[in-house]
Amino acid sequence: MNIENAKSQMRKGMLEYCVLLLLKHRPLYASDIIQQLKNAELLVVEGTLYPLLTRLKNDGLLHYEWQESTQGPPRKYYALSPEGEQFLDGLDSAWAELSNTISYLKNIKPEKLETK
Amino acid sequence: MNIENAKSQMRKGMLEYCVLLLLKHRPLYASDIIQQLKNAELLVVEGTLYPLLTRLKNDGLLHYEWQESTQGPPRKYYALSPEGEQFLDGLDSAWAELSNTISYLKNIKPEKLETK
DNA sequence: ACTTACTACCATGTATTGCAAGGTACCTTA
DNA sequence: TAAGGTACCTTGCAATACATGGTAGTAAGT
Repeated sequence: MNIENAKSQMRKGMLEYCVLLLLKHRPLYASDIIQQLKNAELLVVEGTLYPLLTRLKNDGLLHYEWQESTQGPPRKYYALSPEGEQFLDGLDSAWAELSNTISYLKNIKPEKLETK
Repeated sequence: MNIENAKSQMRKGMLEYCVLLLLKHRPLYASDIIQQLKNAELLVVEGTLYPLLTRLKNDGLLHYEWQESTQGPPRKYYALSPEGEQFLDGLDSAWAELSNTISYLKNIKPEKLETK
């Protein structure tokens, strides 16, 4: 048990949210996403991201378009589908709830813990 | 793919944090914990909590004492060990980081997404 | 005393997901 | 033609939430 593992576990489900948040504004391809998440201090590797993108696409939350690159091989640009936007709204709520829960638990005072 | 599953995935690793936050103030037994989490609108079932408590105990983050109950069978009251308190500090940092990350991603404006 | 209900404990199996490791194909450049 | 970089993807493993079911002690009703 170490703190790195705990952080990794905290990330579960959050990555999905983070990727959808990024794609809300404009289409991105995998390396873009990794770079943007890195800017947000969330380190993600390819082996994590590609299966995630494929899953989101198979669930109809994303779609993609091949696009030529001026340098290097063509890229898959992913974008939100209407279902994806709806799902993102749901995740926004879920995040808000979770955030409230933690905030509540962090601010519990001992005297509030009376047995019922 | 549904929103309930997503919420469940978001919870991964968070539950550990929530339980440690609760035990920070005073010892609790399983039903107490479930009740307190319910107050915080975080629904947890026995099948989730017991293995979690056992795991935290095996990792030396918690210890427990049997305590007689005025009604019903005796209870295991769990409390934080010194290592547990230290670990909780680490989780506090991890939560703060994650919270900042999401906050950052939520507030990205389209014009900030220039390609590098 | 016996049965029923309740409380508290625990174990097993499944699905999901993050990640390490490795692999393929295309483009550019020397 | 060879080498390096970029972008795509797959496989196998580990961790965890949860459904389900099981054990044991206590209390209460008949």
